Amino acid sequence: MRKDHKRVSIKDIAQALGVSITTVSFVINGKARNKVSEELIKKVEAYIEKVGYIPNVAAQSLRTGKSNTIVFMAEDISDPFFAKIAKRMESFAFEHGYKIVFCSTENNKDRAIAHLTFFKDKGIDAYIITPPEHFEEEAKSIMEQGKVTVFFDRRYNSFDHHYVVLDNYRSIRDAVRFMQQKGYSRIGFVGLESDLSTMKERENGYLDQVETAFVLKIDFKEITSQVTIERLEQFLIYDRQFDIVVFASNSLAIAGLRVMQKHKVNIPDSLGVLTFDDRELFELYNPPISVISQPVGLLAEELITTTIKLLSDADQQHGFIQKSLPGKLIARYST
Amino acid sequence: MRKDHKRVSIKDIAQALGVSITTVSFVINGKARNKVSEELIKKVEAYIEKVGYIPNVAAQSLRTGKSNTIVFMAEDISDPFFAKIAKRMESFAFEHGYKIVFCSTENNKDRAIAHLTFFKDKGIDAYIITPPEHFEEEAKSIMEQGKVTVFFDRRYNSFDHHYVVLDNYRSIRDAVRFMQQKGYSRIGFVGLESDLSTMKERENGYLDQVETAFVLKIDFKEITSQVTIERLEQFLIYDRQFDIVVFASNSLAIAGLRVMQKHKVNIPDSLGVLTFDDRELFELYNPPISVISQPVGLLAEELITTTIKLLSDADQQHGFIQKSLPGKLIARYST
DNA sequence: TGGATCAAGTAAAACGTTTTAGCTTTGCTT
DNA sequence: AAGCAAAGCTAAAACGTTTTACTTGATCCA
Repeated sequence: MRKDHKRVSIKDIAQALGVSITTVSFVINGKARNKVSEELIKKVEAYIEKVGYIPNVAAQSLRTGKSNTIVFMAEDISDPFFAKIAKRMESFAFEHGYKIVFCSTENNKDRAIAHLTFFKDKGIDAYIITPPEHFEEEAKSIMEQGKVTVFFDRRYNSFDHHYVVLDNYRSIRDAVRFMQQKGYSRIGFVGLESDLSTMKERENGYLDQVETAFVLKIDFKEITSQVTIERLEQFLIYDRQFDIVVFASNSLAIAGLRVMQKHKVNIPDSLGVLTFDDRELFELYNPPISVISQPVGLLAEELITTTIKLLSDADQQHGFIQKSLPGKLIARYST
Repeated sequence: MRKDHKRVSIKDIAQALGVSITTVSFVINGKARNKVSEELIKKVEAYIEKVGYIPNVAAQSLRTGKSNTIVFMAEDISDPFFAKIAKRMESFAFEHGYKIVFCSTENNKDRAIAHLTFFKDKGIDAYIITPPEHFEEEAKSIMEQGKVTVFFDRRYNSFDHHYVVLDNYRSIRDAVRFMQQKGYSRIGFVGLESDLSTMKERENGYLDQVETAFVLKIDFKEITSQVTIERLEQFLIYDRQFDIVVFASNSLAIAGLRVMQKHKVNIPDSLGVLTFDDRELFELYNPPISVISQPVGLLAEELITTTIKLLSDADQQHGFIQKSLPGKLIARYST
């Protein structure tokens, strides 16, 4: 393979074919209608195919002001759920000629702001954002900057925006109902003390379906602390008033399983377990844990198609794109 | 926030200060030595600071031919190990002004080639590659194209190249020795039938440390198949001739744990378990599984610093950068 | 007949950088 | 006094696109 394999430019093509640069550009961009004859179009296309012309993205970006770059700000890009989403998004996006840049907020408002100010004026076309807690005001002001912004996993009620989320309310309600039909009458719930829609919707779905509620709420920042362990022990072991417990997130479930393991709780005979988000751990746990699984592939696809549609529609007057996808109950041995 | 907040360009700065574009550019790029007076440098810098000038990367790329983009081709970017590496790499790279584009080979040669041909001539500065199986020839030819290329996790003996890997041989040898000192005399090994250096080194480390070897090798493509389950049952249950088994990868360990779970093997009393790569699952398993953990943060940092150093050294005559980092044994209850 | 419309094509500007090749002026050496 | 190097600065080309505004013929229609 030659090292001095010069890249061929539009200019080269125009020269070789004895036509103008404009003509070639029109053909490439499909704007040749009424500008270039059928015959010439064919000729140019054939030549492009032959030499394997690839446009210079830097020049395109410079001229158009579009970078074909999307930022995906997740809570933690190395978390299995977000990692899977990211992987799918990346390949969908690439098929459409877009690059994705990733970053993680760690659910920390300041980190999120730091990332966003860093990206500002760096030529990003669109943002896909999983907002951290206490981010409502910032979220609103991001939108006012006019960049395409799609929210993921969490949404706000106080203002309109594009989003792709799980239908948390329905998912958990259906799952709880299923458990009731299976014979569980007293159902406990462990949630997160949080202003995120995700958490509120999951809690409400549970509350609306259950006769009497048994709820424990953990502070997000304390999730790995000793206090939490003690509160979980109280709720799940000493004071237990239910036969099955539903965890509102996988990190809560993991904390809960740790406690149950320590106290040698028999799952599911003495206590059933159900949690949000499927992952390897739950499948292989002894016994395997039942979960409400999120449709990862679909979520990723919706995120990308939504974003790209918004980017290509110059007039975004179609209102807001808002998708709420159903979760899927995977019943295993823990229930 | 104004929407018509025009980005300020070098030209604007030059105009405002009554100097030439060249001067401003020199100051920005630190090439002002003997070209611009101290006094003027200060003035320009102050103005830049004041207006918050941010260079247009598209224009820079177009002019310099550098895109500040690195491709990271992993085996599976959503796998916990690679996801963690990717997350760290992304932030290190960003601090140095580089973007990273991710893709996954699924350990499939054709996918890897497809990705690489796609990226060809797309203005990528460097490649960080986890080569799939049977990729030796392609790996060699990538290097001949003159782009900076760093191999990760796997390396080749037949030709010289830059790489960052785990010191698999030493890591497993030390771990096995530790197990021997703990009293385990008969040690089994489950490896992958593979031409990847990673696997060969792990097997050799085991073989060189052990008196008598008990080895089972699984074909990569069959890892989730029924055949594998049966062979594992034979090796781990019916014909077992050892008191502890070492798995050469986490996917093997997971397959093995499945089998042991099915047959209700008591870990560690009737069989000890040790595996490569730490992950949540092993920590939370009942009982927690001992692992040889890879220094994720360090690996990611070395990858990025190596790549960037190679990119900034115009004359890459310093020979090949080759890093082999030690693993760390985390002994838990399974041993 | 003349005016308008339309198809087919092109020249050239613009996007924002970096960098080469110069141009003055000053100071130093011989 | 002539020559030369160095310091300090700039004009302009170049990177590869996209797109506006324009030219030239041909056709159409009243």
